[in-house]
Amino acid sequence: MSNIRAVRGMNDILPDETPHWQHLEQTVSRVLSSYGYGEIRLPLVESTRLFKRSIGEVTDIVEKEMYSFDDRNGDSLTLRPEGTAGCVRAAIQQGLLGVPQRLWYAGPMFRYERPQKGRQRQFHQIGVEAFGVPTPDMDAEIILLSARIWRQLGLVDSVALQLNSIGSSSARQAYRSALVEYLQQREDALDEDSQRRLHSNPLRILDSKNPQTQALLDGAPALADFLDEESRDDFARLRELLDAAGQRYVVNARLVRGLDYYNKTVFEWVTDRLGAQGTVCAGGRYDGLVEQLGGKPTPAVGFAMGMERLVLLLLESAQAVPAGRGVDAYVVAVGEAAQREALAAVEAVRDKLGELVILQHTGAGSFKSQLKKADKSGARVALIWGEDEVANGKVTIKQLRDQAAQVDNPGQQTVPREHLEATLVAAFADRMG
RNA sequence: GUGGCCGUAGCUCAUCAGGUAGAGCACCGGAUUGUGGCUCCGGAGGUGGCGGGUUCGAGACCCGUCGGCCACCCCA
Repeated sequence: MSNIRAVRGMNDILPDETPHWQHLEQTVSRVLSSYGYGEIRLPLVESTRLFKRSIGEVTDIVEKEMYSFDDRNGDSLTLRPEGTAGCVRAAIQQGLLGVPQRLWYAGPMFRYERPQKGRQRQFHQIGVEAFGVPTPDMDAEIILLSARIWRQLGLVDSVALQLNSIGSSSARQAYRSALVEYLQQREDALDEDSQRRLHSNPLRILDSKNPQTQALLDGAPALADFLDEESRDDFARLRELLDAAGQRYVVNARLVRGLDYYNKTVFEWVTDRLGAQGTVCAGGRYDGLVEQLGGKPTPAVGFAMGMERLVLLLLESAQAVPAGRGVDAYVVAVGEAAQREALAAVEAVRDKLGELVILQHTGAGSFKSQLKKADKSGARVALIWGEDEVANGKVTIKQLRDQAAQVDNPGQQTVPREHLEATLVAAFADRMG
């Protein structure tokens, strides 16, 4: 087709699916405000420099996945590939960091990757960031907060928490050397990708999917043995807090994160129900980032969840989302005079009974075809204006759903127009707040 | 960037040793002059992703290209 299509990896979210999105967004935002987090709305576009500095120059995201372009001033701008950098930038710029600060944001992110299940080029995240608290009770807070979200969504049985500590950056550097040394001696046993990572990002070899590589890692030095004392203590404390709160988790010693700014605690919520992209939510501590971006040293923890993946998981887990209200009434009006009457009358009804969902028939259509549409719409009643009604100043209310009513009587009543509101109030007594 | 599978009506799919396409659903109309759901009848809708090649003839075979899905990589 030569028609214009959506850009690859940038998907439309259709009315069929938006109820799931809304349910997800509403649930998350409700939980977040109950923990005192405030929403912040951030630009989709930031200076390219911001992402290079925060995410790390040699990460895949920065090297090959960013949508970057020069604006008319010649400044290099980038569609945000993740949210933390922009949030930190805003927090610094707007002077939000004098006191502990709890923030969240939602919106699209952009990464130039090959689309697959649970991964597109424009995807949506909800990010949560807590600034100014160095102690692991804050790590515990955001983990427990995320767990609460899964519970409210009915997803507890679909996800599992993985936890690790990657320590301070100096501890990590020491470990990196040890790991590289160990692996270099066995380089020919490594898969091709891992050989490459040996030079670019050796820690990522730890979560390689290659079984041979994983076997090789069994004998490798362990990250845990290289942790600095503070990281070790904080991690122990975090586990204590989670245990006390009854939060289950598994320590995954090979869990590392792709972005450079993380330190100490890292965690992921994973599922086995989404194919290859099993991470549904991930985050960790990033104590150095604020300072690195020009702010006063400020510890921070945060995470982001992938909305597309969570929506998939809701569908996969057959988690019912609250049904929409549906159509209450469908207005059938035949002829110009009737249409004029109906339009005005229904506007008056909306003034009084604003919560009713009323579908007005528009366009042409015989009596019969209009009723057919009324039925298809799922409306409970049809409001009918025909010649007779117009002539007598009346309107017919016809029941379309109530089977019992239709057995004993025609299932419809014709009332004076000024009784329409009262009749509707009675008919929808069960649905009116 | 790499690999596998796929690309026929709005949707889900079929057909075929290669002889210029069909079903179900949806849509429109009729069977009832003002009454839907069920049923019946009829209708509209496809340059078979696009381009090239083989052939008397291709949606079916070959090549290319674009697109989709899944996986690798990477990540939420």
